[in-house]
Amino acid sequence: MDIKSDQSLEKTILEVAERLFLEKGFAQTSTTEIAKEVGCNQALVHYYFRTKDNLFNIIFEQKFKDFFKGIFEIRNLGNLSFQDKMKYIIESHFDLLVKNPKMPALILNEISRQPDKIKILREKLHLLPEKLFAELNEELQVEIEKGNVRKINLFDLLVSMLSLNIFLFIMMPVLENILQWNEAQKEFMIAHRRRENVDLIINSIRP
Amino acid sequence: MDIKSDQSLEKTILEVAERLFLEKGFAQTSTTEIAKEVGCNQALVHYYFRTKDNLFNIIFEQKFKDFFKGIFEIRNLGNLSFQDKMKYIIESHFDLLVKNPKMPALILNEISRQPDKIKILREKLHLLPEKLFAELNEELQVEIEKGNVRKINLFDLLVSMLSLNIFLFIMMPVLENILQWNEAQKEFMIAHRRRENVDLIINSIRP
DNA sequence: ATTATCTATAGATCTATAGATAATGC
DNA sequence: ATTATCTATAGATCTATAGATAATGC
Repeated sequence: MDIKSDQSLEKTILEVAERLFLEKGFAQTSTTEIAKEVGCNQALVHYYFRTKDNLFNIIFEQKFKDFFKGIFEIRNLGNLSFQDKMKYIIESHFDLLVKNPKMPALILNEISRQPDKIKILREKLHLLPEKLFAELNEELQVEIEKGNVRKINLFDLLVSMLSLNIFLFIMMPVLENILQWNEAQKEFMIAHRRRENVDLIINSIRP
Repeated sequence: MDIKSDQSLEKTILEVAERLFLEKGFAQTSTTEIAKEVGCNQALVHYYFRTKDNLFNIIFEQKFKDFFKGIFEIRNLGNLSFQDKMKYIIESHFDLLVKNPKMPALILNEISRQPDKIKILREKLHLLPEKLFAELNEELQVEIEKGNVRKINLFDLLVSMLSLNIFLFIMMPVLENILQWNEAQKEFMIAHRRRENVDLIINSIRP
């Protein structure tokens, strides 16, 4: 009963379920627990969403789309240098993670639960970024020839970016706990690593 | 009954349990399933190990110690340059992951299951590496003053190393599935990223 | 005799549904 | 009348244990 009671229970169930699924994953969250936190009985969760699987999928697909939308919308970086484009992309990706800090863990979790589902996600994924990749790669080759950037591979660079950005958020619960950080220290570290990840990549591609 | 039957069932249970816990985590592995794969009845798992929790802890603590032992044993890098020391540490850490590719996911899983247990792990952790860190940091400061390395922070450098190395292995099931890699492609990518992670770090610290 | 292994089962979940009752919209 | 909410319960796990039986070590 922790939610304001002027909205529909259906919506409250969605909100509570989203929070619990993100916190603990699919298997560790029961419809009984969702109902308890909502303040209704467990049958109601099934009345609105039929199955736990269905409830999860509704939430997951929505979050998944939102999660990638930002990155896919990157366009028109026309007049920036290659370095500044990379900086912008790294920061955009990082900011997406700040807004959805628990999504990487949830996605990894979901993938190990239902490997087949990846094929569907995959289709949704490679719609837009291929064009961005091609453009960026073309420009990178020019910069390498000009001698402005050392000889590197764009795919490798993007894997490195993903590693640096995502791993911070996967590690965050561990760091919070092991190093006993409070909220301020956590925010400081996030802001710090945002700069650091950019610096590392940008410095590493110097000729 | 997939295991040669000339060894004790107790040992077979340990082996099967280790494999299943690493594959699917604690919650997703039942003692019923362990018994089925061993080819004995489920009561026997409890006869030897009493509780599922106990069985898991025996396996986890052993794996955990082995997992960090390698890194903690790094010593006597005396006559190498700072760059070569970093290279050696990155590669050692990477090789540890090659030998234990599923450990990062398991540790993360375990931490979210039992956050309190981290305090115990923490104690086991900061025994040895503090000395290595201090030595390396001293040397780094000298190199920075000499102008051989750009001004950076050792802690940040190590976080970057951990991110680059560990995230590859956390992502591996995803990449295998999404990009449909076979064993050879997977090994190629692992060898490739081993070099790439070193290159990225070493190139990024140039003055 | 002791240890290993099995059968059977209690007790705790958990998901999903059937069927009763309360609330709401015409 | 229809929709929302509740109670109750079936059926599927799963963990852990009690008690019977088989195997092994003196």
